[in-house]
Amino acid sequence: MAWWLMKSEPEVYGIDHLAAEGTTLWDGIRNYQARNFMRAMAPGDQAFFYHSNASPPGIVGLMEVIETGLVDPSQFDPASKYHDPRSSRDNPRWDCVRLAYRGRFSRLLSLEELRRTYSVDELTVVRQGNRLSILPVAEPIAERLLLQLGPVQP
DNA sequence: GCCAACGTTGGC
DNA sequence: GCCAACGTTGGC
Repeated sequence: MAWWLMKSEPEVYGIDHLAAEGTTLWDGIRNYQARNFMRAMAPGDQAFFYHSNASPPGIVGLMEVIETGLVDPSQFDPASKYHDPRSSRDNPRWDCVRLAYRGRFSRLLSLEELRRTYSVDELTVVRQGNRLSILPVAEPIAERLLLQLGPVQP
């Protein structure tokens, strides 16, 4: 089982949305490196939900990967901001995964605190200017994060 | 609003 | 293939 960190803006899609929906399609990823990380996911993997462009930004909850290798439907939708005219049904460029809500942590673990606790090598989200919205988290780091955060509340 | 990081595009 | 211009993300 692998661990990940996935960013979303709470104004656009935050932990409250996921808590209400139960599961969600993590679509709209238009960065090849992030896409490739999704391709490396397997059902059962766990992902930290990170609120980006928030005040303060940081980890707020936990998710589980429940389905992988799905074609991202938004690439075919001309009305979507994620529409990609270079994609066709025969040759889709982007895919996505389905995630399930695991719960919120009792506190927010802010980027500022992450920076005080982890080096850039341990957790790349702390690197200045990091724009990748999906990042792998090494197992020992995931365990330390869980110790800092405590149990999730459903 | 500014800026750093960095991916993408297009001219050559 | 190189590189400048441009666009996007996201922290502050």
